Amino acid sequence: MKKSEINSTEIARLAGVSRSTVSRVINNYSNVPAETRDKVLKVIQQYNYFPNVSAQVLAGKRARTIGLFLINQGSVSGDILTNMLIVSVIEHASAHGYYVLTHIIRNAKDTEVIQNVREIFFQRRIDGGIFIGASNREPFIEELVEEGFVIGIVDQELSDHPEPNRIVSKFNNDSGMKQAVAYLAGLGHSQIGVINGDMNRLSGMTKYEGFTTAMGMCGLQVNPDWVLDGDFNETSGYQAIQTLMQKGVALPSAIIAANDSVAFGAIRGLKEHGLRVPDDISVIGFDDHAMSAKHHPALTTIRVDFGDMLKRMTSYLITKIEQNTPDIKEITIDCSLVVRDSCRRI
Amino acid sequence: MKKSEINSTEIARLAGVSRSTVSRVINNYSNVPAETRDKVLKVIQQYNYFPNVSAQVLAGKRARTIGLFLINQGSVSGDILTNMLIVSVIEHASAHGYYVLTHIIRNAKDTEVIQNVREIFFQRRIDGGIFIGASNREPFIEELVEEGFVIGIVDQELSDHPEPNRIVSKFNNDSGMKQAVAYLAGLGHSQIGVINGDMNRLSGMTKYEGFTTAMGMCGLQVNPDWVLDGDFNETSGYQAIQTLMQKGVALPSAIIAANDSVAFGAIRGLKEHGLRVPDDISVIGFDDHAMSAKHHPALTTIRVDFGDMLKRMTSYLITKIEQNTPDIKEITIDCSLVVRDSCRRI
DNA sequence: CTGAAAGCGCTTACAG
DNA sequence: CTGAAAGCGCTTACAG
Repeated sequence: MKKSEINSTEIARLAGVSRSTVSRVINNYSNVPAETRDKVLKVIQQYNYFPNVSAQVLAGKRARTIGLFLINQGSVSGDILTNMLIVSVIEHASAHGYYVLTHIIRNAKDTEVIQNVREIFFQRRIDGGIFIGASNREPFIEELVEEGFVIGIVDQELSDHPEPNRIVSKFNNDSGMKQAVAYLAGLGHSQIGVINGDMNRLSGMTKYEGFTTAMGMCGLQVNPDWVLDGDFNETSGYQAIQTLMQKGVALPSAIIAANDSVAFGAIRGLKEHGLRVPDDISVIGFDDHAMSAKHHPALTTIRVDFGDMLKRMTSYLITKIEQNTPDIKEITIDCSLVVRDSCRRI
Repeated sequence: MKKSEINSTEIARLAGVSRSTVSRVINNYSNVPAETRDKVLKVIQQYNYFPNVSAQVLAGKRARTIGLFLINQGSVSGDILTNMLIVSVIEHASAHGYYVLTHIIRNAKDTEVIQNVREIFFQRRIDGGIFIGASNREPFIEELVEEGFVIGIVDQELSDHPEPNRIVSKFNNDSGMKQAVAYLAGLGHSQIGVINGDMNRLSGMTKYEGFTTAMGMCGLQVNPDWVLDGDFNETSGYQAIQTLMQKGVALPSAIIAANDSVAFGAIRGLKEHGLRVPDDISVIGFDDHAMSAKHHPALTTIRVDFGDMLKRMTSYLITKIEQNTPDIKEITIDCSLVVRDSCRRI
């Protein structure tokens, strides 16, 4: 048995009906009598026939494929979180009968790379796409939205004039930062530093803003010496500590990192300088990365449910593709403190 | 500017040529004068035109998409290795101008799941597919090979009668096990146990066979009490230790685990029983998982280059798709010992 | 060098 | 309830 080249004409002939009827059976038209349907179905199964998807799409059906675009400058392959995101989208799309074309964008500024992404949409390979890791209001994504494609963007918020083909999701970083600061304040910390994420991304900005707001609400001063740059990667946490040490200033008693990877890097840096966590300095992360519980010390962090976010994002995207509803979709997910061993009372 | 509905007829009209010529330009036919080409290209760019991929495929072009099928009973989302595999395939496919449709198979025995996989091929969504994690000679994959689809299978070997549309890859587990046993023997171990992987998979079988062979070559006895069942997952390593302890027999001085996840589980189990690694018992893994260097103790293991394997698999697959060469492709990759801290001299 | 035309395998008004 | 026919947007022999 070789690659079956069977098509609807053949099925029609074998079942003694017209191609129209075969198509009606495949597409579950109601006006096909059970008897005819069964007859056709039997032939379809017997000959292992599946309609050619290109022909279906060309004739007006959907591709039933969504694009998943991961934007990341280098850490894509090493991150367990990335894997969770991919798997989450694939499995939820699959549950809706959709397939996922995953694409990795190493450099969102490279015009060739951008052109390639646009091609995927314009070629009609996909019915819509989800972007993860993009800078806030990334221009090429904005263009795709303007073109009318159905686009889901993680870590983004709606503008004043939201388009119905844009779906957006974010975490309540404000709430997360408030919890982190409140917890540290409760432990007696007043000298709290922060290692920021990528400030071009919404979560980078909102986490920092949340931090300053929360500090204010707890009546604490933000010491500029303790506000350190970072980019959400482990290395940047390590670097931030190097920078802090080189300043030769007094150290904070606690540090909040923009995410757990940054926290890992920071702890590594602190250890190298002979500082113990949490004995000498407390560290709190953000995300509750899969590694955080296994880390030494186990990392206190703000848990965030990426799986749930992507699940909802995927569902909304597919609903939007299929029904093209005019309603505006914005997903906001709360986050919550997980206390482990990386902070101490002073 | 809304979703551009421009097509080749429109481009032809705007450029003052026929659709044939537009198509020739797009497909780089040599018989188009530079002047005509430039004229057409200009219009194409100006109007942001990309040919509809469904129409192209229907007219005989390739979909330029490969399927990536991950078979796994539960550990897909939690494994950093899985992510590396996915990313490796995507990036190498991308380098060849191909896209990747990733699909997760939780249960390879579920007929509905299998039907869904077959559909992906028969619908002509993909030009070929790569399977990772399949049982040896998984029937539904064998069928797809018989149907003539271009299929790459990881952790599999060629049969006596190899089909030209089958590409197969494996690690030299024999060599790996020899290195592991030789290293332990060199440290003075003679009482060596093993925790097996999934014996339905080729690597499960060959690792165990390699172990017994290597033991024989070092003049060591395989003690059946120390041959433990596992399935490549962390939990199975933990369980194996429970089982071993319940036997109430003498313990081996060293254990070789079918992979690093199993080793992690085993070490966790040993710790719970108050045994220290490597002080009380040595453990050696297989794979050099991304976590192994960071583990406590840092895991001595057999390194295996999955990235290289998938890169080559992806390249071969695409070459095979494009040229349909009759040559047989089998990839075998060697592996090598990485000494860290989980084994001690006795 | 280039255009007209057939054909890829479907779906879906249209007509009966 | 069902078939004949048009049409989706391309590619590619074919003819000139």
